[in-house]
Amino acid sequence: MHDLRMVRDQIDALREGMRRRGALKKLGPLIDRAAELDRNRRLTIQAVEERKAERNAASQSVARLKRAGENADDVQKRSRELGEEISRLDSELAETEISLNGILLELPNINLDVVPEGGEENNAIVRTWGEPREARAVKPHWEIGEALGLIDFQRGAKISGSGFIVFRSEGARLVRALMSFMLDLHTRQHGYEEVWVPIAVNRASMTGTSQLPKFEDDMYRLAEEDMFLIPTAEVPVTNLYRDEILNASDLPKALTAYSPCFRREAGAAGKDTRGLLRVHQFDKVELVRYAIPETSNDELELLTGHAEKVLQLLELPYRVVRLAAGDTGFASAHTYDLEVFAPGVGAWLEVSSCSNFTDFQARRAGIKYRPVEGGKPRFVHTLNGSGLAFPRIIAAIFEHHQQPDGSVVIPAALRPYFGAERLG
RNA sequence: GGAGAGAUGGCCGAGAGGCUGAAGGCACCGGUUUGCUAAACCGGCAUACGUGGAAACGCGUAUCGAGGGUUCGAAUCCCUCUCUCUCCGCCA
Repeated sequence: MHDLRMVRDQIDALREGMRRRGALKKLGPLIDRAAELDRNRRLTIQAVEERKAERNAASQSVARLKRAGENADDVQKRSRELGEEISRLDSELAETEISLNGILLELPNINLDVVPEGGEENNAIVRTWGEPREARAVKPHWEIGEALGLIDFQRGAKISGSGFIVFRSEGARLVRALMSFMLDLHTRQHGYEEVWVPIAVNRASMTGTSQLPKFEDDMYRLAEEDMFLIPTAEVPVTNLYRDEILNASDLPKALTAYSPCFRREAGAAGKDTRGLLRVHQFDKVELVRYAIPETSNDELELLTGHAEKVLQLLELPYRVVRLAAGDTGFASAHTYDLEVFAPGVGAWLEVSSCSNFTDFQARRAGIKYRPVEGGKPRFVHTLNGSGLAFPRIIAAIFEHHQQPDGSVVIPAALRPYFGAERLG
């Protein structure tokens, strides 16, 4: 969410930000409407507060008069009239603020200057690591998974539905190995605190990290409780400090969490439906950092490096892509996607999206810090990225580390966790 | 699920319609004193919005779990909800 002052004092910058995302046509009128609502809001506030001040003074004189044993009927009458005006103006104000807030919640973050404007076609490859293996004679991961008895797609669909899968035997063990491997790496080598969090969260949390109000249809909702299954551990982990003020000495704060993630993928029907590329439930180890504004750019590089380290240790070739403005997520100011090459499907698969949200989520979620002892609190900057998402990593391992005989070599770094050198 | 108790500033805790943005204590910050440390003493110490100001800061409004109500006036009375604790039941 943007500071209301953006609408007031920097409306051109706001408009420019939307233009760079290619969203000005759609959001420009909303911005104008917000500016108008802001003017109304301030006029109404002035009117209502004037009357409240007068009423407060009147109540004081009632108290004085009564103590002196004098008649206060006139003052009480005036005060009652003021009260009626106040409740009228208050509800007018509430309406204005609801509309205004509704618009603010719909405006995406403004991208940093390094981010190319425009859509996906302007995404820029920043660097690549490793050699993509030739696709010839490499089976896609779903064939390997089924041939080796590691993934059971049919029964996943039977017990839940399409897009739900079952890992079994060494496949299930591989999931568990990845979990421990990634968490150990980030806690022991990269300095993250491990957290274990709820995977069903309330509306306020979903709003804090910007999944709501815009993306309600993409999530599984528990109707009775009005709760949501998380699409990423970003939600509970970032909301850990919602409505709190941190000390400067707490920053940067680095948290990592394993969690299952749930996505309805509404509107993605027919896209990447085979295998592990797009499933409704998957596992992920998430990295979240809270930083002071001055260092958040560096923090993004650091966090991206931590996610990259996982791919390097898994010996999987990947590239780092700086997303163009129109392709960055709603809340993000700057995003690097990590894409791993999967020769079986012949595609670069997004396995992590590392983003600097600047103060956008922090303002929504009310996460502040005190720069100096006794100083005024400021909003923190929040960052996160997957480190990493399991299914596509598994797909990449199956395909990239596949041997001519159809077996799969487990990367050395994972062997202590997996307990064997190969699958099949 | 049933019965009861509770929610006040960073923390503890008073307050029971007006004199309370909120006593007192702790913590924290600044100062005085002091071989050092500690102690003692003095002072400071919430957030948001609006408004004036270059700024320091001033003024106004709101905030005692959340929302509604009663009243000229609510931390205080009433209603609803949320959360915490205790006991009972059920249960991995």
